[in-house]
Amino acid sequence: MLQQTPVTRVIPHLEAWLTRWPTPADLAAVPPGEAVRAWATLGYPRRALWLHAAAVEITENHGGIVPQDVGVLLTLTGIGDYTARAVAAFAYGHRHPVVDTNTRRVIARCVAGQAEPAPPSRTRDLAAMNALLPADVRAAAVFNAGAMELGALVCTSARPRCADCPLAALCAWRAAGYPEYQGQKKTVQKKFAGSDRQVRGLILAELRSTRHPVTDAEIATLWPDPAQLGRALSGLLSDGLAVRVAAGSYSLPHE
DNA sequence: GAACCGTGGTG
DNA sequence: TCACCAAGGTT
Repeated sequence: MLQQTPVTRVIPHLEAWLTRWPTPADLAAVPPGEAVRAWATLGYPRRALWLHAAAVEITENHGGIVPQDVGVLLTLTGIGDYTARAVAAFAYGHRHPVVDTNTRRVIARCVAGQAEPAPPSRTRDLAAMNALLPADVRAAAVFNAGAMELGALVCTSARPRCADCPLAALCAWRAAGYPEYQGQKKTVQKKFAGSDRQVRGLILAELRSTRHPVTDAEIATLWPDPAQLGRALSGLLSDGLAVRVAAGSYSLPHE
Protein backbone atom coordinates (compact mmCIF):
# COMPACT_ATOMS: atom_id res chain seq x y z
CA MET A 1 0.00 0.00 0.00
CA LEU A 2 2.85 2.33 0.74
CA GLN A 3 4.39 2.04 -2.71
CA GLN A 4 4.23 5.58 -4.12
CA THR A 5 1.47 6.45 -1.67
CA PRO A 6 1.68 8.78 1.35
CA VAL A 7 1.58 7.09 4.75
CA THR A 8 -1.30 9.17 6.04
CA ARG A 9 -3.49 8.04 3.16
CA VAL A 10 -2.61 4.38 3.69
CA ILE A 11 -3.23 3.97 7.41
CA PRO A 12 -7.05 3.80 7.47
CA HIS A 13 -7.08 1.37 4.53
CA LEU A 14 -4.42 -0.78 6.16
CA GLU A 15 -6.34 -1.04 9.43
CA ALA A 16 -9.58 -2.01 7.72
CA TRP A 17 -7.70 -4.47 5.52
CA LEU A 18 -6.01 -6.24 8.42
CA THR A 19 -9.26 -6.42 10.35
CA ARG A 20 -10.90 -8.16 7.41
CA TRP A 21 -7.92 -10.31 6.39
CA PRO A 22 -5.57 -10.79 9.37
CA THR A 23 -3.42 -13.42 7.63
CA PRO A 24 -2.23 -14.18 4.09
CA ALA A 25 -4.49 -17.25 4.05
CA ASP A 26 -7.53 -15.09 4.82
CA LEU A 27 -6.81 -12.90 1.81
CA ALA A 28 -5.94 -15.86 -0.39
CA ALA A 29 -9.34 -17.39 0.36
CA VAL A 30 -11.35 -14.63 -1.33
CA PRO A 31 -11.52 -13.76 -5.05
CA PRO A 32 -8.95 -11.22 -6.26
CA GLY A 33 -11.76 -8.84 -7.14
CA GLU A 34 -12.55 -8.51 -3.44
CA ALA A 35 -9.03 -7.20 -2.88
CA VAL A 36 -9.44 -4.74 -5.75
CA ARG A 37 -12.77 -3.57 -4.29
CA ALA A 38 -11.34 -3.13 -0.79
CA TRP A 39 -8.40 -1.24 -2.27
CA ALA A 40 -10.93 1.50 -3.04
CA THR A 41 -9.20 4.68 -4.22
CA LEU A 42 -5.72 3.96 -2.93
CA GLY A 43 -4.46 4.08 -6.50
CA TYR A 44 -2.36 1.73 -8.63
CA PRO A 45 -4.99 -1.02 -8.29
CA ARG A 46 -2.62 -3.59 -9.78
CA ARG A 47 -1.03 -3.54 -6.33
CA ALA A 48 -4.24 -5.01 -4.89
CA LEU A 49 -4.11 -7.78 -7.46
CA TRP A 50 -0.44 -8.40 -6.75
CA LEU A 51 -0.98 -8.41 -2.99
CA HIS A 52 -3.69 -11.01 -3.43
CA ALA A 53 -1.39 -13.06 -5.67
CA ALA A 54 1.38 -12.82 -3.08
CA ALA A 55 -1.04 -13.99 -0.39
CA VAL A 56 -1.86 -17.03 -2.52
CA GLU A 57 1.84 -17.72 -3.10
CA ILE A 58 2.62 -17.39 0.61
CA THR A 59 -0.27 -19.68 1.51
CA GLU A 60 0.54 -22.33 -1.09
CA ASN A 61 4.33 -22.25 -1.11
CA HIS A 62 5.44 -20.90 2.27
CA GLY A 63 3.07 -22.44 4.78
CA GLY A 64 1.10 -19.24 5.17
CA ILE A 65 4.05 -17.40 6.74
CA VAL A 66 5.56 -14.31 5.12
CA PRO A 67 9.15 -15.27 4.19
CA GLN A 68 12.09 -13.63 5.98
CA ASP A 69 14.73 -14.01 3.30
CA VAL A 70 15.15 -11.13 0.86
CA GLY A 71 15.79 -13.50 -2.03
CA VAL A 72 12.61 -15.45 -1.29
CA LEU A 73 10.57 -12.29 -0.75
CA LEU A 74 11.69 -11.09 -4.18
CA THR A 75 10.00 -14.09 -5.79
CA LEU A 76 6.60 -12.90 -4.56
CA THR A 77 4.37 -10.98 -6.97
CA GLY A 78 4.57 -7.23 -6.46
CA ILE A 79 7.49 -7.42 -4.03
CA GLY A 80 10.49 -5.61 -5.44
CA ASP A 81 13.82 -4.61 -4.00
CA TYR A 82 12.54 -1.98 -1.61
CA THR A 83 9.62 -3.96 -0.21
CA ALA A 84 11.63 -7.17 0.21
CA ARG A 85 14.23 -5.34 2.27
CA ALA A 86 11.66 -3.39 4.24
CA VAL A 87 9.88 -6.60 5.26
CA ALA A 88 13.12 -8.36 6.18
CA ALA A 89 14.38 -5.37 8.17
CA PHE A 90 11.22 -3.97 9.79
CA ALA A 91 9.09 -7.09 10.24
CA TYR A 92 11.88 -9.51 11.05
CA GLY A 93 14.71 -7.29 12.30
CA HIS A 94 17.33 -8.47 9.84
CA ARG A 95 20.22 -6.24 8.90
CA HIS A 96 19.77 -4.97 5.33
CA PRO A 97 20.08 -1.53 3.80
CA VAL A 98 16.56 -0.25 3.10
CA VAL A 99 16.43 2.62 0.65
CA ASP A 100 13.26 4.44 -0.28
CA THR A 101 12.66 7.86 -1.77
CA ASN A 102 13.07 9.51 1.65
CA THR A 103 16.36 7.79 2.42
CA ARG A 104 17.71 8.69 -1.02
CA ARG A 105 16.96 12.35 -0.36
CA VAL A 106 18.51 12.34 3.12
CA ILE A 107 21.71 10.75 1.80
CA ALA A 108 21.83 13.13 -1.16
CA ARG A 109 21.65 16.14 1.11
CA CYS A 110 23.37 15.15 4.32
CA VAL A 111 26.15 13.04 2.82
CA ALA A 112 26.55 14.05 -0.83
CA GLY A 113 25.74 17.73 -0.29
CA GLN A 114 23.23 17.86 -3.14
CA ALA A 115 19.72 19.25 -3.10
CA GLU A 116 18.18 16.16 -4.68
CA PRO A 117 19.19 12.57 -5.22
CA ALA A 118 20.17 11.32 -8.64
CA PRO A 119 17.59 9.06 -10.28
CA PRO A 120 17.27 5.78 -8.32
CA SER A 121 20.00 3.21 -8.90
CA ARG A 122 19.76 -0.04 -6.98
CA THR A 123 23.51 -0.64 -6.91
CA ARG A 124 24.54 2.90 -5.98
CA ASP A 125 21.73 3.43 -3.48
CA LEU A 126 22.36 0.19 -1.61
CA ALA A 127 26.11 0.79 -1.53
CA ALA A 128 25.61 4.29 -0.13
CA MET A 129 23.25 3.06 2.59
CA ASN A 130 25.45 0.07 3.36
CA ALA A 131 28.34 2.42 4.07
CA LEU A 132 26.24 4.25 6.66
CA LEU A 133 24.46 1.31 8.28
CA PRO A 134 25.54 0.43 11.84
CA ALA A 135 27.05 -3.02 12.31
CA ASP A 136 24.72 -3.88 15.18
CA VAL A 137 21.55 -5.57 14.02
CA ARG A 138 19.10 -3.57 16.12
CA ALA A 139 20.91 -0.30 15.54
CA ALA A 140 20.73 -0.97 11.81
CA ALA A 141 16.96 -1.41 11.97
CA VAL A 142 16.62 1.87 13.86
CA PHE A 143 18.92 3.61 11.38
CA ASN A 144 16.90 2.40 8.40
CA ALA A 145 13.68 3.62 9.98
CA GLY A 146 15.27 6.86 11.16
CA ALA A 147 16.58 7.80 7.75
CA MET A 148 13.16 7.23 6.18
CA GLU A 149 11.36 9.09 8.93
CA LEU A 150 13.73 12.03 8.78
CA GLY A 151 13.16 12.30 5.04
CA ALA A 152 9.40 11.99 5.41
CA LEU A 153 8.94 14.52 8.21
CA VAL A 154 11.91 16.90 8.27
CA CYS A 155 14.16 16.59 5.23
CA THR A 156 11.20 16.87 2.90
CA SER A 157 11.35 17.36 -0.83
CA ALA A 158 9.78 20.81 -0.75
CA ARG A 159 10.59 23.24 2.07
CA PRO A 160 12.79 21.06 4.28
CA ARG A 161 12.61 21.99 7.96
CA CYS A 162 16.33 22.41 8.53
CA ALA A 163 15.75 24.36 11.75
CA ASP A 164 14.23 21.23 13.27
CA CYS A 165 16.75 18.78 11.82
CA PRO A 166 18.89 16.78 14.27
CA LEU A 167 21.52 16.35 11.55
CA ALA A 168 21.77 20.02 10.60
CA ALA A 169 25.22 20.38 12.17
CA LEU A 170 26.69 17.66 9.98
CA CYS A 171 24.62 18.19 6.81
CA ALA A 172 26.86 18.58 3.76
CA TRP A 173 24.18 20.36 1.77
CA ARG A 174 23.70 22.94 4.52
CA ALA A 175 27.46 23.36 4.94
CA ALA A 176 27.80 24.02 1.22
CA GLY A 177 25.17 26.78 1.39
CA TYR A 178 22.24 24.83 -0.10
CA PRO A 179 23.45 24.69 -3.72
CA GLU A 180 20.80 23.99 -6.33
CA TYR A 181 20.51 20.58 -7.91
CA GLN A 182 22.95 20.18 -10.81
CA GLY A 183 22.45 16.55 -11.74
CA GLN A 184 20.30 14.66 -14.15
CA LYS A 185 16.70 15.77 -14.47
CA LYS A 186 14.10 13.32 -13.32
CA THR A 187 11.53 12.24 -15.88
CA VAL A 188 8.47 14.43 -15.65
CA GLN A 189 5.23 12.82 -14.63
CA LYS A 190 2.61 13.03 -17.33
CA LYS A 191 -0.52 15.03 -16.76
CA PHE A 192 -3.32 12.97 -15.21
CA ALA A 193 -6.34 14.96 -16.40
CA GLY A 194 -7.49 13.53 -19.70
CA SER A 195 -5.00 10.67 -19.62
CA ASP A 196 -5.59 6.96 -20.23
CA ARG A 197 -4.82 6.53 -16.54
CA GLN A 198 -7.80 8.66 -15.64
CA VAL A 199 -10.06 6.68 -17.96
CA ARG A 200 -8.82 3.37 -16.48
CA GLY A 201 -9.63 4.78 -13.07
CA LEU A 202 -13.16 5.72 -14.15
CA ILE A 203 -13.89 2.27 -15.55
CA LEU A 204 -12.44 0.53 -12.52
CA ALA A 205 -14.43 2.76 -10.16
CA GLU A 206 -17.55 1.66 -12.01
CA LEU A 207 -16.57 -2.01 -11.66
CA ARG A 208 -15.90 -1.53 -7.93
CA SER A 209 -19.21 0.23 -7.36
CA THR A 210 -21.43 -2.75 -8.22
CA ARG A 211 -21.53 -6.52 -7.93
CA HIS A 212 -23.37 -6.75 -11.23
CA PRO A 213 -21.63 -6.90 -14.61
CA VAL A 214 -20.89 -3.55 -16.22
CA THR A 215 -21.90 -3.29 -19.86
CA ASP A 216 -20.24 -1.63 -22.83
CA ALA A 217 -23.16 0.80 -22.92
CA GLU A 218 -22.52 1.85 -19.32
CA ILE A 219 -18.81 2.17 -19.96
CA ALA A 220 -19.52 4.36 -22.96
CA THR A 221 -21.13 6.95 -20.67
CA LEU A 222 -17.98 7.31 -18.57
CA TRP A 223 -15.82 9.18 -21.09
CA PRO A 224 -16.42 10.90 -24.43
CA ASP A 225 -13.51 9.40 -26.38
CA PRO A 226 -14.31 5.82 -27.51
CA ALA A 227 -10.72 5.15 -28.55
CA GLN A 228 -9.47 6.02 -25.06
CA LEU A 229 -12.17 3.90 -23.49
CA GLY A 230 -11.13 1.00 -25.67
CA ARG A 231 -7.47 1.33 -24.72
CA ALA A 232 -8.32 1.61 -21.04
CA LEU A 233 -10.66 -1.38 -21.05
CA SER A 234 -8.29 -3.65 -22.95
CA GLY A 235 -5.53 -2.59 -20.58
CA LEU A 236 -7.64 -3.50 -17.57
CA LEU A 237 -8.47 -6.86 -19.16
CA SER A 238 -4.86 -7.68 -19.97
CA ASP A 239 -3.81 -6.66 -16.45
CA GLY A 240 -6.45 -8.96 -14.98
CA LEU A 241 -8.21 -6.10 -13.20
CA ALA A 242 -11.34 -6.79 -15.23
CA VAL A 243 -12.74 -9.93 -16.81
CA ARG A 244 -15.29 -10.41 -19.60
CA VAL A 245 -18.29 -12.26 -18.14
CA ALA A 246 -20.35 -12.25 -21.34
CA ALA A 247 -20.34 -10.48 -24.69
CA GLY A 248 -20.00 -6.78 -23.87
CA SER A 249 -20.10 -7.05 -20.08
CA TYR A 250 -17.36 -7.07 -17.50
CA SER A 251 -16.68 -7.46 -13.79
CA LEU A 252 -13.84 -7.55 -11.31
CA PRO A 253 -11.89 -10.83 -11.37
CA HIS A 254 -13.73 -13.51 -9.43
CA GLU A 255 -11.44 -16.53 -9.59
C1' DG B 1 16.73 2.47 -19.28
C1' DA B 2 12.23 4.22 -20.02
C1' DA B 3 7.28 4.03 -20.17
C1' DC B 4 3.51 2.86 -17.75
C1' DC B 5 0.57 2.42 -13.84
C1' DG B 6 -3.95 6.25 -9.68
C1' DT B 7 -5.22 9.39 -6.59
C1' DG B 8 -5.04 13.18 -3.63
C1' DG B 9 -2.50 16.70 -0.95
C1' DT B 10 0.30 20.84 -1.21
C1' DG B 11 2.39 25.35 -2.15
C1' DT C 1 -4.28 27.07 -11.22
C1' DC C 2 -1.24 23.59 -11.68
C1' DA C 3 3.27 21.39 -11.31
C1' DC C 4 5.17 18.54 -8.06
C1' DC C 5 5.32 14.34 -5.63
C1' DA C 6 4.24 10.41 -2.59
C1' DA C 7 7.62 3.76 2.17
C1' DG C 8 7.85 1.29 -6.18
C1' DG C 9 7.19 -2.62 -9.38
C1' DT C 10 6.66 -4.66 -13.83
C1' DT C 11 7.30 -4.95 -18.62
